[in-house]
Amino acid sequence: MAGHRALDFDADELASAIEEFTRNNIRLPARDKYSFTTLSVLHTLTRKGPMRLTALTATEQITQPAVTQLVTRLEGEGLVERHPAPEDRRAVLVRVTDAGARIINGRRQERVRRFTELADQLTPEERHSIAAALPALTRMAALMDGQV
Amino acid sequence: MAGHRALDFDADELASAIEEFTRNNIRLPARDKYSFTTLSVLHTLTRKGPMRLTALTATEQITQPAVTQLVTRLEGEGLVERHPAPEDRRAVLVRVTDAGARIINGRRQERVRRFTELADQLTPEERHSIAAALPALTRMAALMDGQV
DNA sequence: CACATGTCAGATGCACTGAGATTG
DNA sequence: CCAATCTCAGTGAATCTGACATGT
Repeated sequence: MAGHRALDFDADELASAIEEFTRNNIRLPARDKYSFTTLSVLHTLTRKGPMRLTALTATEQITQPAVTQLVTRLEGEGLVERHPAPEDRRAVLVRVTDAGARIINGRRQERVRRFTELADQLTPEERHSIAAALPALTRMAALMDGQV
Repeated sequence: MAGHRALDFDADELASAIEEFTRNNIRLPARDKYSFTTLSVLHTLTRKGPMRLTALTATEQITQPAVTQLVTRLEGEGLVERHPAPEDRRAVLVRVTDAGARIINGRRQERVRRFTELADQLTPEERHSIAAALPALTRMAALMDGQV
């Protein structure tokens, strides 16, 4: 069924490549002492700013009590802070601290370094083709966000 | 530092796109009853054929006792089989069963379906640019395997 | 005897379910 | 009184560390 339109890419092939990246990317957290969920929460807070526990529950796919427990732990390690929500006294705003942001930025730099190393092993033509596809890939990733 | 060579792609940008794919991909296992590790083991066995527990330990980034326990569980569910290794009587070869392979193939089809849906929302030019970059991306993913 | 392979036993970190407290 | 937000308490599945049995 794949490739039935002339200029289209093979969805199967792209899925496989992404799968391979995912499987290799996922091994990075294992080196640190931080769990996947921990890193995902810090990442989300870094990108989107202070959030309520309820909002985190939605994005992280874990239950509310689990978020409470995780945030408490992260607060103890100085990676996030709890602040009262100005508009609703029931709610709490969770904010990433400088120490927490440093972890995310450090990992980001590590990933970029790895990708740069890989890029050096490609031919100029290969690098050029990836550069040309990057806007489309970025948009595709963004579209994926709403799909789930 | 990024983009200091004229025709190169921005490693930062690619890393971000991949990161987004990863974060969205990772939510799929959560729907099934299978954990990420379970699926990764089945995937590895499907791709590479029968393996020793030691080999699985290396690829899956968990300890040997954990592999023993996981394989025992999967064997109980009929997803893998243990066979004595012909050359070394200390060792065991783990093989994926038809039922186990069906799980992996089903998830693969699901991913392809999702990617096809996303592709339909792109312009023909975007799809073409991705098609042109696919060989390079596939090779890059393969290079990544040996990097860790 | 040293090494490799796999298993067993106890301890721990993480998430879940269900109940409760506080505010809107 | 009902709903939303967060916390608390107890339970369970998954992994880890360390010890052990077996075969090379």
